[in-house]
Amino acid sequence: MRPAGGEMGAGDKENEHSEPCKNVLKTPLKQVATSQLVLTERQPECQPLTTPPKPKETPPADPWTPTSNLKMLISAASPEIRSREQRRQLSDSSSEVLQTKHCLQEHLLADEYEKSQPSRKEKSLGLLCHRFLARYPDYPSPSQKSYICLDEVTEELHVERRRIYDIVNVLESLHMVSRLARNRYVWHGRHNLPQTLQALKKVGEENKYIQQIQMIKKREYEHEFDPDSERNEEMATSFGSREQSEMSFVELPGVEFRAASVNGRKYKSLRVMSQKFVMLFLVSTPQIVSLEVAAKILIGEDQLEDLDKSKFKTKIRRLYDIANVLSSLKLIKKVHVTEERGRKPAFKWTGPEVLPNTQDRKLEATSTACSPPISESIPSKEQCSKALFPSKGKQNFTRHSSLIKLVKSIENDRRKIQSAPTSPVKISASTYQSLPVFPNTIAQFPAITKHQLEGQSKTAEEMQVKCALSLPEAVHKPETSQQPALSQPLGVCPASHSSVSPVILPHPQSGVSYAIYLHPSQAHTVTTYSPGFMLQPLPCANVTGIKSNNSKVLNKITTEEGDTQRGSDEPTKSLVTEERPETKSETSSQRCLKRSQALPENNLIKRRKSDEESLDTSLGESTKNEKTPFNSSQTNHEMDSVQEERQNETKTVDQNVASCCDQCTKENIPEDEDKIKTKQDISVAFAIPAPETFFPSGYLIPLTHCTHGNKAECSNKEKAGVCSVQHTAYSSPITGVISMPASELKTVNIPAFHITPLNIMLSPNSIAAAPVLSNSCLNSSSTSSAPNPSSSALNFMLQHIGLIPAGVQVPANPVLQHMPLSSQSENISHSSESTSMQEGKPSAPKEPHEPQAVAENFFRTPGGPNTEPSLSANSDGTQRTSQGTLYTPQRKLEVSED
DNA sequence: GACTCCCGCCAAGAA
DNA sequence: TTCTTGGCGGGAGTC
Repeated sequence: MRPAGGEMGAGDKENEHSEPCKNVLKTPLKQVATSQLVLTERQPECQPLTTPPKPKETPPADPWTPTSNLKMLISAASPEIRSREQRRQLSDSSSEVLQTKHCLQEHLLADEYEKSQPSRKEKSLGLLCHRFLARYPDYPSPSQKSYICLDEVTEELHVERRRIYDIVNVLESLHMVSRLARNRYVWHGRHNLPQTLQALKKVGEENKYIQQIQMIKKREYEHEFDPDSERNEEMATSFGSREQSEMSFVELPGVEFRAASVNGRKYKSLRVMSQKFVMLFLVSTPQIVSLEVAAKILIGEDQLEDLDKSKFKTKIRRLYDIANVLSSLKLIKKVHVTEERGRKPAFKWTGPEVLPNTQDRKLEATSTACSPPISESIPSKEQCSKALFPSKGKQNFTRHSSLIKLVKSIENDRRKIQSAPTSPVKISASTYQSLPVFPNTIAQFPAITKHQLEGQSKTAEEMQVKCALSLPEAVHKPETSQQPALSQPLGVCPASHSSVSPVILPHPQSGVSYAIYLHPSQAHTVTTYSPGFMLQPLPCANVTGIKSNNSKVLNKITTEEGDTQRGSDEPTKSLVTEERPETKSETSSQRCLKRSQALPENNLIKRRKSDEESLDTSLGESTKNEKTPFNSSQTNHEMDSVQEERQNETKTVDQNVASCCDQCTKENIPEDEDKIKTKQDISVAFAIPAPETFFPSGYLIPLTHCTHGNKAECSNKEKAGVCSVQHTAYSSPITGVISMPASELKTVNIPAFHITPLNIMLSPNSIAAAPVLSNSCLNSSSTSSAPNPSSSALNFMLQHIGLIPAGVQVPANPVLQHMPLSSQSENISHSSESTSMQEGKPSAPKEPHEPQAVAENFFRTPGGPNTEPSLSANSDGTQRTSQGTLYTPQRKLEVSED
């Protein structure tokens, strides 16, 4: 029931719809909380004065000047004052005395007004939103619809209509309200929020926002070395524009979107911007997004050519508007990210954790149970997805459909391969080669596949489990790892690489910590950069990083950075477990990496091709020894076992581990017995000379980002996965990516991944994994000469997707195999300016082909295969290219909450 | 001086 | 044609 203040205004045009308005609910508690404000707002009820629906009703006889505006406000604030003003105007006799008097009066009033008028802050959109929200319950009873009459609201809140639109638009983007008609909205509260967030996350992943973010970061990073790379940044920004420019408002099934201008200005609509903004948080890890990056991405989606400062400023303004509302909803929190270039405003996601896929079911259940009519019907995940793009979003789905076909074809290939006696290694290698290059695109496949699989799933929970895992992997050998995945932090590190020191870093948002294995010689570097860094010696060596569930220590570090972790939820997990008894041979790692989500921010890994030599040396025999079970067969197994996994949710962790082991052991290596051995072998095989590996600052290489929910599984996979170093000092502002010089990260042992589409991934996050995978894959496959059916399939896919031009084949180049993913990509593609610039090496401008170019740039190593200069790590952590370009660890990231 | 973001003009679009 | 929406950017307040 509406509060007294909620009575419909007499003059409200919408009163015609008075009936619904009567049902408007208010949250008593909230009202109390905001009692003052609310009360203040409700005064107008008794006042003759009501906020005119239209500005024109205001009586500005005078030109709109600050003074006149003030007068108006004053008069609006008090009928008496207004009367006085009127009288004064009427008695326009305007004698000097009178005028002086009036002036004094005005000044006095102005002073009073200013004093009474709290401050600009109190008029902020955020506060207004608070007041607005106070009117309605977070979770309105389904039986009682709450309607919102804009006229009424504007009247009661005593604000301009325009402001209400801003609020409503953002709320609409979250499906907290929906438009019924002119001036009329329905209040849904937060019932739909989980679904919406999930949907947004999904869409965000599909739109590769994380890639865009990373790309922008990368460009920024490059700028530090070469200001001329501005162009590249623009290009990077435009990357997503093509694909996403068409992105429309994301709808939820059952929630009809009736925005008046939905078909017109929707692309620039605040609600669409709001959704995109939210998506950035949902796909980022940590979930911190700077305004700058968000603006760039949003601009990029509009028009690249318009990327002028005014446009940028405008976007920033809008983002502030949105951020204020989101802040009021407690979905985000303003923070500041401090990096070398200064302190940047950013926002941190403080809303509910969104577990991709998994929540679908939960949400469905929830909505079914208590949901308002709107949320009631949440069909299957697929339906939901489709519903997301009812109109313009169709494109995405269209593309997906094609991808699905591709995936199927690929699966067929795998099956064939599986049945065939071909060496898995070979297959995987080729497959991986392609992956690194076009991780983004590929990432879509898994999602699709996943979709299909999900559709097959019978139980919702199973679905959830799977979704949570994000990458369904066949668990053939469950028992191998006894430890719960969660409790087991890391993948197995090859003993051979024991020399490598793992650095554990907290993963703020996910609550999962990352461990980076550094070469002892480099460990000091890390510590030097960030004292907060925690180095933990782990038996595993070459593994680039291991992701572990957070530890308090890690959390602490993160917290210090200002980036609070949610990880607290998983306190039990031991960081140090790092080393899993079970070896996670490459297989494990690969699996971890596979998870698209697992590697959220690895996308920008840069590597030098010059490392080949080192690789050859290091890999040498190891490569041969390495029997990465990367076959398609495994992939198939995974696919096939998806259901099984779902059923065995509780056993997921173990299974995952087992599966990893299984893969590894397919090589005839007994898991238990050979765990260590496997590790060693693998590590050796994949080991890449630290100096050669280069990671651009700002990018983390999480072992496995077991995104949302899959931590358990991830942990298993993490063993082999690359870790991102989340170094407080070096994280990038936006997503918290940590920038580190490759030298610090010495990567390496990244076991081969399964290229199963599923593994590849569902989220942009997966992209990060790609590079890592590629390495391992390459390594494993490098020695093999067997034909690679998967390779052809991938090429086909890539071509189909448009990542590579028709006729172009991603070669199973032995060299590439030894190369880091990024390097491979370069090999396939042309080196980009950025790359050359980074290295300080002048290179012929390479035309950035879209999207290939983007992809290339994205994963480009500091130097292309051809141009890569050799890097040498300095004691200080900086690296120097052969050309003399100095790479320094960058972006000290400090996140401070305001 | 940079950051925030309020404010309201005015055009697009709906009724 | 009227009225609702909301894009947009000036510029004031705040830091």
